[in-house]
Amino acid sequence: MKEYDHKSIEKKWQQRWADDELYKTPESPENPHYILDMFPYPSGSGLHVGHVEGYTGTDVYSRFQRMQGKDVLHPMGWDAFGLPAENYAIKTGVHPREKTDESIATFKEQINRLGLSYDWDREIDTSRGDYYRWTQWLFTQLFAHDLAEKKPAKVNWCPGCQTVLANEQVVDGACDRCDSHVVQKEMNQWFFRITDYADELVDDLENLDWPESTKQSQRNWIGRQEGARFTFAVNGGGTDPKSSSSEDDRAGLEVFTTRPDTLFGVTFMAVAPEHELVASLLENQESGIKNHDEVEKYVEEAEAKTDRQRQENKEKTGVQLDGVTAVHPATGDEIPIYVADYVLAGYGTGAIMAVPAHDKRDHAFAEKYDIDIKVVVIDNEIAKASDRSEGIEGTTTDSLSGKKPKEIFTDKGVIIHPDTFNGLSSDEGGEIITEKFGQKETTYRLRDWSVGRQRLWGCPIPVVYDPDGKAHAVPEEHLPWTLPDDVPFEPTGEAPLEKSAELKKRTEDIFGEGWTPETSTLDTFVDSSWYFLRFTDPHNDTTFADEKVIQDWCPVDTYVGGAEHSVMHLLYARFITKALADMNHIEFREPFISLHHQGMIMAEDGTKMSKSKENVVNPNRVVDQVGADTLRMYELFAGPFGDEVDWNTDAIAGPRRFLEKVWRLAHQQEENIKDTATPVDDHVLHQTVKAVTKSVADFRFNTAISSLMELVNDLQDRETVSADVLGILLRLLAPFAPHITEELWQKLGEEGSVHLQDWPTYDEEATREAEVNIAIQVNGTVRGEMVVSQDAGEASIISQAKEHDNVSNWLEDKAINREIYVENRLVNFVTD
RNA sequence: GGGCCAGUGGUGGAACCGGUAUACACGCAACACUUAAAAUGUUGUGCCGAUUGGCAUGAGGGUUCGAGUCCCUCCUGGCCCACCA
Repeated sequence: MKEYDHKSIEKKWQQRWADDELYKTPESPENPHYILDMFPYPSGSGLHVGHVEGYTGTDVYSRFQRMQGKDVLHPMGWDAFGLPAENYAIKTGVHPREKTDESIATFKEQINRLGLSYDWDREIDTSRGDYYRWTQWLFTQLFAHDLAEKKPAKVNWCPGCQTVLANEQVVDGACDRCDSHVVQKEMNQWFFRITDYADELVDDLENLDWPESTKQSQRNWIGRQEGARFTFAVNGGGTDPKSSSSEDDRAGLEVFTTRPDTLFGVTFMAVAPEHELVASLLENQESGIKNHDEVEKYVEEAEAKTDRQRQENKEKTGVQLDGVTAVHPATGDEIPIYVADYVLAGYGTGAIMAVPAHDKRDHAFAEKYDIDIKVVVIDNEIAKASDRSEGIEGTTTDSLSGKKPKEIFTDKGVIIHPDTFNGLSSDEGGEIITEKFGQKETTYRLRDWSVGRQRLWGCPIPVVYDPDGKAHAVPEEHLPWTLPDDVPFEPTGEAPLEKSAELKKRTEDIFGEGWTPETSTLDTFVDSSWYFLRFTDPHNDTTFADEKVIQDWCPVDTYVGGAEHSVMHLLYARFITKALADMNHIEFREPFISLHHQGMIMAEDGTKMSKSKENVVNPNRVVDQVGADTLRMYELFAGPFGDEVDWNTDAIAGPRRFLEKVWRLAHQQEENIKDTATPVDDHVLHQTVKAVTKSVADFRFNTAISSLMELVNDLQDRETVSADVLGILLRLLAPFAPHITEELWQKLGEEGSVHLQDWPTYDEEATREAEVNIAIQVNGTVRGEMVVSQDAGEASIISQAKEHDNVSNWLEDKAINREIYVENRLVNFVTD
C-alpha cells in the first residue's frame, strides 16, 4: 500500500482541476446559487489561518451545492485600494501598484494551495481601471440623482494619516488605522445621502436571514428613536417671543425627547455650545445677554475640545444664559437656559429639555447648579398632584440622589391642567402630551456617509470644477478618470492629487481653461459596496454588469465574512443596492439574503494573532506539514463555524489521522474486495448521509465532520467494505477534503471527477434501525435499558419494561400512576 | 448605562421539538506489535463510592412524569455601542 503523500496528491489535482476548468461558472444558470466571501484586502503579510476558516466554509458549501445540482457562482477578488499600501509607499518609495500586485500574487498562491474552488476567470481588482471605471460611474449616477453632494461639514481629521475619516473609522476618538488623536475640522466634503434610506435600512432587516446580533448592530447604528419635538419660546434679549421675526432663531428653541411624558418635569433647558441660539446671542449686540463674556469663554473652551475630551470629563459643566429664558409650552413657566457641553450638537436638535427627576445626566447637572427637581412620573405612571410630594421614596428620584425634590410640581399658568394626565401610563400620557403641546418626531443617529479621502491610493472622484467653481461629473466617455502617475508619496497635508500636473493638464485639455479637478479619492468602502454585482459580469466594458446577468444571479444567496463588518460594509452595500434599485439599474433591494460570520482564529495563547507578537500561523507551513485537506478539516472541526477558537497545533492530529484511516480503508478494500454487490441498505450509512446533508446545509461543519468520523470508525470494524459504500463515503467527504477524495475516487475506477458527482441521497425509512435501545425510567431516573424491535407495540414494550430485573425492584410495592412512552427513546413509570 | 452572545470532563466541543448528558476529537493511562522508539491497533478515561448506588451542564429558585434545553433572580466572561436626551 502506498503511503498517503499529501504533497504529491494535492499538487497533482490542483493542476488537473485548473487545466480542466472544473470550477467554471455556468453561463446561463437554471438553478443559480451565488456564494460569496467578503473579498480580502491583500495585505503585505499574506493570508492568515483566520481567512482559511471562512474560505473553507464557503468552499465546502459551494461544492455541496454543485453536487446537489445547483449552478454555483463562487468568485474571488481583491479589495485592493487602501492605506497600508500607501503607507508602505511612503516608507519605502515602492509604488502602491507594485506592492499591491505582489501581495495579490502571494494571496492567490496561498489560496490555491488550499484547493479552493474559485472561478478565477472572474477575478476582480478594485484598483484597476476596468473596475474603478464603474465605481466612478456609480458615483456619477448618485450625483445625478442628488444622492452625492458636497457640503461644508465638521469632519474628523486625522493628523497622522493627513486625512478625513468617517465617523465609523474613529474609535474612541482615535484613528482606527494609526491611533492618532482625531480632531474636528471644517471642510467641504463629498457625502452620500445614506440618511435618506434610514427607515428602509431599519425596516428591511426584518426579512433578512442574518445573525440577530448583526441586525441589532445595524439598528443601533442607525439609531432610530421615536419621540416628540417641542418648541420652547425664548424670552429676553429685548425680543418679544410672540412677535417672532422669521430670521430670529430665538423665537423658538426646539428640542427632541424620547420621554414626552416628562414634559411637566422640565426645570431647565440645555443647549450645545455649537447651537445657533448661542451664536446669535453672542453676535447680536442688543441680545441683552448679561454674561456675554462668560458664555463666550465657555463656548470657546468647549469647541476646542474633541468629543472624547468632553466625555472624559465626567463632571458636567455649563453656564446659564443670563437674561434669557425659555417658556414652557404647556405651563408658560419661565425656565432658565444653560449652555452645556454634555449636550451633543450633532444629535436631535442640539438642545434638550432637561428633566432632572428622570434623567441621570440632567440630574447630575441640576444637583451641581442647584436647579429644581420635579418628579412627574412614579412607577411608570404620570404622578397624581398629591403624589408629587408624597410617595417619592423608592422612586426614580430617590434612586438617583436619595434626595427629595426641592420644589413640587406647580400648576401656575397651566393651560391644560396637568392633573388631566394623572394615573395614565407613561406611554399613554406621553402620547397625549405630544399631541397637545408638540408633535411626533423620529430622529436618527445615522449620519450621511462621508466618502472623500485626501489620499493617493484610492478611486479618484470623477468630478471637475468649472471656472465658477461649480462641480460637474466627468462624462462617461472619459471614464475611467484615471489615477495620475506623477504624484509624490510623502504626505504634506494637502491631498496628494493636488500635486499632480498630469491631472490638471488633463482637466484643462478636456474641459477648457480654468477648469480644475477634484483631488480627493473615494473611501474604499465605496469600492466594496457594489463588487458583488461586478462578479456576475466582470469583463463587461459597456456597463457595470449586464442587467439580465445580474438578475440571473443576484441577490447573493449566501454571504460569509467576519463579524467586524456587521455595520459599515454591510450597511453601505445595502444602501447602494437600494439606490441602484431606485435608479432602475437593478430589480432587488437587498444584496445579501443569508449571512454567516466565521469566528476568529486566535493564537494558541488565546490572544489575537498579530505580526508584532509573532504568533501568526502561516497556512502554507501547515499545508506543507499535513496537507490542505487536513488543515481544512481541522479548522472546520475545531468548533462551530461562527465561534472564536484558539489555534491548537496538537489537535490537528485528529483530522490527519482520520484522513489516514480513510486512505487505509480504501486501500484495504481494494486488496480484498469480496462482494462488490453488497447492497447499500445499511442504516448507519443512511443516517450518516442524512446527518451530513443537514449539517452542511446549516453551516454546521463541525458536526458534519464528526458524523463522517463515526461512519469511518464503523466501517473500520467491518470485514469488507463494498465499492458502493466507499463511493458514498468519498462523495460525502469530497467537499471537505477535495484532494484525497479525488485520488481515492480515481482509484476506485470511477468515471470523472468526484466533484462532479451527485450528492448521495438517503432513504428516511432506511435510517431506522430494526432494533433500538431504549431507556427505562422510574420517576424520571434511568433504572435500566432494553433492546426492543422496531415493530413492537407500546403495550408490549411497557410490559417488557416492567419485567426488567432492576426496574422491577424499583417498582415493587409501588402503585404506578402513569406510564409514559416516547417512541425509540424511553419508558417512564411514575409512582407515588 | 444600552444591545447581543456565552458559561457542559484535564482540553476543543456534541446533545435537532423538553426525552438515556458528555457524541466526535485532543490529551492521558494500560496493553499488543517492536531490540527500541515512532506509527498503528485494543481497552479504559465526568466525580464520589465500589454491588444493582449517589452527585454532576456557572449559582439559586420555578414549571414538568422528565430541564443543559423553557420561565424568574443572580454571578462570571466576551463582543458591539455609548453624555444619543
